[in-house]
Amino acid sequence: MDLHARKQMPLFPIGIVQKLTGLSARQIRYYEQHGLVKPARSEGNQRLFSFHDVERLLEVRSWLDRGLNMAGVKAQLARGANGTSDAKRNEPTDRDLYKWMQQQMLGRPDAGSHEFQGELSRFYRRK
DNA sequence: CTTCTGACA
DNA sequence: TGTCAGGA
Repeated sequence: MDLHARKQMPLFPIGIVQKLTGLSARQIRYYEQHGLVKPARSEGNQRLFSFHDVERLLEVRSWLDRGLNMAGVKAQLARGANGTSDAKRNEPTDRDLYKWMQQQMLGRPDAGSHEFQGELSRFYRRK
C-alpha cells in the first residue's frame, strides 16, 4: 500500500479534524454539504476523514482566510488550483502530521488510551 | 462523552 | 456561523 492510498484511508472523526484544521464542526459539515470534502461514513453514520480530506480542508481554510466566499473556493477547486503562499506556509507537512499521529499513538498513560490508537495503527500497519 | 441532523430566540 | 434540541 503506497502513501497515496493511505492518504485516502478513512481515519479520524470530526473532533480530530477540528483540531487539525482549526475549523468548527459546523464549518466542516457545511463545507461537506457544498461538496468541498467527501468524508467516508462509519457504520454508525459517523464521518471519517482521511488525510486527503484534512489537506483539502486546510486548503479551503487558507482561501477563506484570504477573503474568498464559498463560490470563490469552489472556483479554485474547480480550476484545480493548488494552495498558494499562505496555504503552503501554514499547511502542516506530512511529517508534521505523522509526528502528531505518533504522539497520539504513544499516548498519554494518564489520559487513558484512545480507540483512536487502534484506528491509527491501521495507517502504519504494513500491507 | 462524541457525533448527527435540522433549525433559528 | 454559533448553538440548541433530540436521538444514536
